Amino acid sequence: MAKTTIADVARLADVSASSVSNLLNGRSQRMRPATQERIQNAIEALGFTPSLAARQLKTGHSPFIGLIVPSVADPFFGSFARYVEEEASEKGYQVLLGNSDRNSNRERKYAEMLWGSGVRGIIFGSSLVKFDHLADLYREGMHFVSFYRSAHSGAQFIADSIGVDNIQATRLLTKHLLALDHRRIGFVSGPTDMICRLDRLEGYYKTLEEANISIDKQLVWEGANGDFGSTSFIELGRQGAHYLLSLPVPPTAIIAINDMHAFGVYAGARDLGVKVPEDLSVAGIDDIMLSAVSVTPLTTIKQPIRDIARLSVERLIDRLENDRAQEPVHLMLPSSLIVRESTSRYTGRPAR
Amino acid sequence: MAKTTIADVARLADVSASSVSNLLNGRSQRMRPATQERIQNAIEALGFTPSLAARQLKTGHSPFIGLIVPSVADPFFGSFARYVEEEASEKGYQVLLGNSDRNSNRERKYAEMLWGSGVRGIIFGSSLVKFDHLADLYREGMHFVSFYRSAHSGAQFIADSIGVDNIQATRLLTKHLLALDHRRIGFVSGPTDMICRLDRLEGYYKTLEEANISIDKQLVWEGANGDFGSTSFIELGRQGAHYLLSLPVPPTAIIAINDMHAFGVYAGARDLGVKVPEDLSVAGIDDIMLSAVSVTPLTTIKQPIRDIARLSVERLIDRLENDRAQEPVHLMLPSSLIVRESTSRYTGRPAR
DNA sequence: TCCTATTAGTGTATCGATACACTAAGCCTT
DNA sequence: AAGGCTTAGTGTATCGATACACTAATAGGA
Repeated sequence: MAKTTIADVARLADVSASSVSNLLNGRSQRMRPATQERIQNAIEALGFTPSLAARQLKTGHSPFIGLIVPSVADPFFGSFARYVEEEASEKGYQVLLGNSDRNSNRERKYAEMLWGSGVRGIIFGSSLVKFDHLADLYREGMHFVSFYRSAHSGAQFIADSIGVDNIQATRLLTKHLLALDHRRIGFVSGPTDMICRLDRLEGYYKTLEEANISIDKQLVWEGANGDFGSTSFIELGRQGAHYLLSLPVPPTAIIAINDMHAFGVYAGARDLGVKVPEDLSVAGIDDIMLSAVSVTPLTTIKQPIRDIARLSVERLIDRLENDRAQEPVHLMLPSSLIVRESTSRYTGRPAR
Repeated sequence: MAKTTIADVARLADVSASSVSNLLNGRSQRMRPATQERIQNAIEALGFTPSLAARQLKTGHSPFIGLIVPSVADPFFGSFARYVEEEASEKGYQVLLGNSDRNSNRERKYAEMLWGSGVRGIIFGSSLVKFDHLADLYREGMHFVSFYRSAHSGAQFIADSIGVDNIQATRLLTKHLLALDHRRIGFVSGPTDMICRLDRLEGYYKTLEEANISIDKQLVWEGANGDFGSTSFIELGRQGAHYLLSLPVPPTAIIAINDMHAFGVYAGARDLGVKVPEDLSVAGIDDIMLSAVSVTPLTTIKQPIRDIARLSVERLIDRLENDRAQEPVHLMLPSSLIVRESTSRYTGRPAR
């Protein structure tokens, strides 16, 4: 309960706090092995872990990095977050997570909170076209790395970026579809101001031009304006498919800005009785795990995950801020059966 | 660059640091509105944000909570993480993320790191049967909340838990399948020692017993032992389906321990030419977003997301630890086209 | 007018680790 | 034996915000 400090260790090992600190920070050249061992033993005996707050206060830096993604609920960013965390952890850093919903105000708010927490570096899982809302922090000394190129003319500063060539990505897809003789190729994305969307759209346009196919702007669905952040990619893809497939001359193939949009296009096509791939070819970008498997809408049990998350946080904060003398709480929320198409009546036919 | 401190604000507002602190912490009853305003203005003029390190050092607590999930790359835990972060953020807490791969050593290591960072509360996205590896930290004062019940006889301590009734969940599914006249119902899970798995299995067993169906242990696939953590749920589901569908008398329906496993069962069935739902009914638990949509294996562009994550972290840490005088780096990694079944040759048939 | 209460703040020690300048002791060299 | 060098540490101020005890100034009451 009472945390052990460097002074406790020093006392037990009969050295000064400075020496403990020196050992802790690898400045042990000037120290007899016997002393080192005494200190080491004392540390273990007391189960001492240095206070990062004190260390940070003195040194000015923390072992945290920020990670801001649109939403970690999106499988693509979930995977990204996982790998970032894994790498960071190996290098001794811990990851502070933030979901921005691609909203620049939220990005900024997060970045400022992180700055106040002593974080001096942030990885962005996606890049808004403009980074200017972060320029102040950049000037103060914050470091940024972004997924995808964040350079644009007139930017106040340029952050590091790492990603794939998005123009190339849609070029590959468009060529693939052209090679399959498709000539009316639609494009579905959300209404975003992400760099990657612009590049992907550009790759699509350029490749069509090179193939001497006139561009029909009708075939590009960019979503309705408004609260994009809270609409899921699947829903956007579905809306896009509804729109494109209802055109007088609908496309025979659709490129979705990413796999989640593509799944939404599936759903939209399904709604209208359009079969993939017989009647409509669909392609995405990302290769998230589920893209590799075939999925019939699944009969399942829905867990009230959002409520569980909320209650967990409330519970924890209550514990943190109040006494722990309370009895442990065990909540059971109702789950519900959702019957979809993956289950059907037994017909007597064997599975194999 | 040079951070502004509470003293700078105090100087500008011509008050003492104590007064600034008092305002900051809502102890402003005893303060003239005019003074409050002067301080407020000074704070804004200087763009002051209090150092959390200093605050934490003094108060002893940090505005961080830990979140440890098996893998945030799993869509279910991704969603969970998103909601946890959202809730926490609203309440002024930031979330430190850790992926445990269900390994108790990693859980412990994370929890200790978090303790050292001043974190006093952790939410677990899933519960190992035993929490004993965390008992030391619990004794020191760490708080735990876990998804699903974590109580078990002989546990050294009992944490709060929040989740659904897992026995009830599989009971619903089993009853659903029984109502569809299935009598050979398989069960697929990974080889884990999670509480939720035991409960789910129990619900399945009990419901079968109540229906007077003798239990065939062959129909329960619990995976091979070994490095479970690194095998994806989809892969486990696939292996389970291969095994169950190769039995002399295969099941006509399969309950998967969660939706990702269910998608793996789809893939396994597909491998063997078994059609869902005609030849095999499949049901899962969780209702992740993709469960609602129909998915033919998707032609897509694969992004080297893991490399990108790694390089991003390396880049950021390099920036943090070395000078920022270096030029910005913009890396472009190759992406690759993966042709699956969602695209096909144009036949002249209109989409609608 | 004197005494007490209230208002509106202030002064200072403190949290725990670290950086840096310092020193005591031993050894070597001339 | 004196001086210098090396080894093996130590002492102390410091990072920035906060808690708590303190006070100066004014107001109110008898």
